[in-house]
Amino acid sequence: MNAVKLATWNVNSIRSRLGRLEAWLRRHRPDVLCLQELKCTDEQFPYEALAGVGYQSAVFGQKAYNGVAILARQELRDVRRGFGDGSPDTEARLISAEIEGVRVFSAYVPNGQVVGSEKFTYKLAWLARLADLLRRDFDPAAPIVLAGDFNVAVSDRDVYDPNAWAESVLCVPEVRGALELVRQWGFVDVFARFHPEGGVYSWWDYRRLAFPRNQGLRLDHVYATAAFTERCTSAYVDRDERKGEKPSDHAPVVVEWT
DNA sequence: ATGGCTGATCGAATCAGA
Repeated sequence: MNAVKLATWNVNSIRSRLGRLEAWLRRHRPDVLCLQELKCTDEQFPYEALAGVGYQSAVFGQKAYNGVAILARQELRDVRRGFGDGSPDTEARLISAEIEGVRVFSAYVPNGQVVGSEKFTYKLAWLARLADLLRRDFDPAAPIVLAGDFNVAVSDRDVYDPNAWAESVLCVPEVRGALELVRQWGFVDVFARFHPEGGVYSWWDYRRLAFPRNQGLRLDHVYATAAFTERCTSAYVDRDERKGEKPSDHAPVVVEWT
């Protein structure tokens, strides 16, 4: 796979966002787009509309909440929905496919709601389960990309007001540590490498005029194994997609490599 | 008073997001 443009975008309902999604694909023409928070079942997914823009779709949906997909201009092979580790996938948050020899994951990590809650425990367990999956089924020497909404701000540089968010489920040491164990399996945070100074965000609250004030967090990440990282030429957030009528609260994160 | 929006499920009010 040469000269690849890959993006990840939490669309916050693909049915509400379809017009924007089609227009974005026409403008940017990524080779691969990882989507999260589809909020639709497999049956409700707009396969035909996206095929009309030139993309095949691998989808793992569910009713009302969650849902992930991978869109690609090339063939999606060996699609795997969920963890495939013998335990049931009660929430549709992980899908992967092989595209031109690269294993690509789209992940939607649970938010966790409140530190110490049942959902918070589920978030930590979900990240541990992801690390287990990587160790069991994959080789860090292979070309692998893990992209998605991780619901973790890795560093204080990824938060507009670190003190205000320090105790939140997005920032507490337990979640940062749980994601760090996934990364340590063999990934590089590609975006962070291009923006070491921080202050670049991918999510802004719908409330409190957070976007015009640039009160955001970087929650959407692209991780790549070492073989890949050396080939990366750019990484950026498409802030324009957060503007205008009915945006998602997340903007697409785009990574390119040669 | 720690809110303020948006979407899904519904057919009003609640859950969830981050």
